[in-house]
Amino acid sequence: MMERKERNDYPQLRLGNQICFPLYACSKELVRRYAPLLEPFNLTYTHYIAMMVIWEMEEVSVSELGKRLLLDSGTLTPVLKKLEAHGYITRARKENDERIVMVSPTESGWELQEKLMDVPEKVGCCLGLSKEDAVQLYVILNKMLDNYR
Amino acid sequence: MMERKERNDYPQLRLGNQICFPLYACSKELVRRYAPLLEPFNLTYTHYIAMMVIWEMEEVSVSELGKRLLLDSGTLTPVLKKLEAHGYITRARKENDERIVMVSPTESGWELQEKLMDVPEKVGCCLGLSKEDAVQLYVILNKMLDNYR
DNA sequence: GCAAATTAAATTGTGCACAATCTAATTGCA
DNA sequence: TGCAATTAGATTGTGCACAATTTAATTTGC
Repeated sequence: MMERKERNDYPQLRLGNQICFPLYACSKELVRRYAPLLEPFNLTYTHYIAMMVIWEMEEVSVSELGKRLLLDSGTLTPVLKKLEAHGYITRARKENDERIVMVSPTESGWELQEKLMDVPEKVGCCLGLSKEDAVQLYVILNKMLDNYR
Repeated sequence: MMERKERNDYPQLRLGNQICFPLYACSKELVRRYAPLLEPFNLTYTHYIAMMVIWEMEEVSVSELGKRLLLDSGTLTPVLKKLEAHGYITRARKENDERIVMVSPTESGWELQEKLMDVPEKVGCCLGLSKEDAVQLYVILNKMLDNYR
C-alpha cells in the first residue's frame, strides 16, 4: 500500500516561503494605518485613492478612473456616490454621450486636497523601511503592476 | 485675498508618487490570480492561507492562527466554519480550557495539501518578476511585516 | 474563596472587491 | 435605415476585513 507523503514534504506550501502572504498582509496593514488619518474627513482608503486621481485629472470618467485604480464599477459606483454625498465631487452624465459619467472635484473637494497634504508623509513614516528599501519596493511593485495593465 | 495654491502643487498626493497604491493593487491582483486555482476545491485565498498554517502546525488555536495570519476572530470564525463544513478541518474546544478552539486538518484536509502542491508555482509564474526582484521583494516585505508583529 | 480583571471566540454592523447580470446609449455595418 | 454588437454604468449577491460589542471561561489579587 502506498504511504502518503510526509506532512512536511510540501515546503512550497508554507506561509513563510510564499511571497504572496507578506504582500497581502502589508497591504492590509497599510490600509489600516490610513484609516485614522482619513476618518476625520469621512474618507476610506478607497475614497482617498479615488480623490487622488480626480484631483490629478480634474475631470475624469468612471471607466477611466477604474482603469487607473484597477477597480470596477461595482466598487466605484458606491464610492463615488458617497464622495458626492459628502460634497467632495460632482457626478454628471456627458452631454454628447449619456452613457458616460464624468466626475470632478467641488470647491470643497479642492480644499480637501490641502487638508490631506501631509497624510502621505505620516503614513510613510509607519512603513519602517530605509530609503533604499522603499525605493526598491516602489520599483519592483511598479514592474509587477505594469504586467497587469 | 489669499490665493489658493495651484492644484498641481501637491505632488505627494499623486497616485504615481505613492508606494501604497502599487502595494494595494498588486495584493488584490495576486488574490485574484489565486481564485480560479482554488475555486475547484471550494477555497478562497483566505481559506488557503489558513490551511497553510493549519498544515504546518497540525493543531492550532484560533488566536494563534490569527496572530500568524494577522486576522481577527471576526474574519477567522466564518472562514474556519466553512473549512469545517467542507470537511477539511475539525474544530473542538480544549478540554482543560473551554475558551480555546483548536483546529486540525482532517484526512480530507491532508489530501487537499497534495492536491494544492503546485498552486504556488502556478501563481509565482504570473508575477512576471525576475528571480532577483522576487527575492528582493520577499526580503523587503518581510522587513516591513516584522514591524507589524 | 470570590469578585474583578483578563482572555478567547463569536456576533454584529459597515464597507470594500469583484463576478455576473442588467439597462440604456451609442456605434457599426449590411 | 435598422438591427446586432458594443460600451458605460448600475445593480445584485457573496465573501472577506475589521471595529466594537457580547458571552463565557479562566486567572488574579485581596
